[in-house]
Amino acid sequence: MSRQSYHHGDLRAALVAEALRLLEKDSLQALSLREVARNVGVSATAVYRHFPSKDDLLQALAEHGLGLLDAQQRKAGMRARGNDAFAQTGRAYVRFALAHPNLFRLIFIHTPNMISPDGDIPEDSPFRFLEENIARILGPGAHADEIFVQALRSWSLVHGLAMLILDGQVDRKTVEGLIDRIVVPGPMPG
Amino acid sequence: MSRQSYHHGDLRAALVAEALRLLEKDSLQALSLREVARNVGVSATAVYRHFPSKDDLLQALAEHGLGLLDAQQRKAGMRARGNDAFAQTGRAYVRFALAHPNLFRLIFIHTPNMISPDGDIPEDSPFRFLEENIARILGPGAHADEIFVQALRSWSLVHGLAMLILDGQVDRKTVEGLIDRIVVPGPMPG
DNA sequence: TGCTAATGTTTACATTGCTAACATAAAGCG
DNA sequence: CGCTTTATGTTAGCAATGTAAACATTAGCA
Repeated sequence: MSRQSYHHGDLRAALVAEALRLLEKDSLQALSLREVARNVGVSATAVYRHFPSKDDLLQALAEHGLGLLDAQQRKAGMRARGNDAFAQTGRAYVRFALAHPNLFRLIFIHTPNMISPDGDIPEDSPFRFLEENIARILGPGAHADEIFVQALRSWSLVHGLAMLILDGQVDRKTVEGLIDRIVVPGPMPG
Repeated sequence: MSRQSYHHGDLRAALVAEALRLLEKDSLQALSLREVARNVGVSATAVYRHFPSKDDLLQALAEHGLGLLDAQQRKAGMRARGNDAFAQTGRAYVRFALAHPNLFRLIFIHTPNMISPDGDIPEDSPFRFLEENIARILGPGAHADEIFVQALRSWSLVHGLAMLILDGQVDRKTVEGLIDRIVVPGPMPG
């Protein structure tokens, strides 16, 4: 399809791409349907042919982001063996959050996953990947229950750290050098 | 001051109270200046006599919330001794998040604390309280650096868990029974 | 070729945060 | 007391947003 034609060709993909681009520069609250449409060169309401509401566009972005995060964690895990590989995936999680703060936030606002010990977990989900890693570390004798708890604790740790940094609760520059010591626990009080 | 008078009496406090009330029912994004004003029975622009912008109102709410959180954590810490007291504060943190999800979120969006190992930390801040507890547990020989890392790790753990539950990433009912096992770490892989 | 469904456009509306101009009441002062 | 100043309200209006309704254009298939 040529430019300037009435029909766009692949508007849906263009909208997602432009929205992702905007998210790299500005916050989620600043992301407006109308601006996305404007930048793509289409009327505001054209968006509604591809997404029933703004929320559905955001959900598409979230899914895209979740795939990116999962890919980067798996890649990071490849670069080492055993426990160190596991730590690498944790670092990758935090690094992704710092590299794409708005997309990272979006993922968790617009992806109801509802993970539970006995529920189905999507194939390409970070939590699935995490549980597989924990299971390998704990060995074949580990109860599913124990795996779940350990996995959720690890997830909470990196997720909390990422969030606290993104929200400006801890000084980013300071903490960046400490990520390893925080993510890879030594002896723990309590 | 009687009702129906031109001047309200204590509009600022009334606005904060109504906004807090709305936050218990609806999300932060759904909170509008105009609705707060409407419910208080005052014109929308009256708000601007007390808060330069919506963001400043939100900041006032965040400060209120932070005080509440701090108080509940300290109270929880009183109910036990030693390591168990510490665990209680962690539980209180998560419980607060679950009890006041929108206020909890607001706190971290609108409170730039910028905590660092050598920076000043406000007196009534949860992190200050946390560091004091960690310092007590680690004993007098502990380096400030080590205290900071342990404190930040603990904070990340409870904060991440709270956030993951609030964002619907893990099934709430399931996890509520596991909070203790997650917050109080046993032996850890990695 | 012509019909139909898919895809865009223009208009319009209610809601929002916020500014500017004006109104009222409270506080201070002679 | 009366008068002025200042704090605190109000009304009107603006630009931006998400979205619904009605209309326009084109693609794809009979």
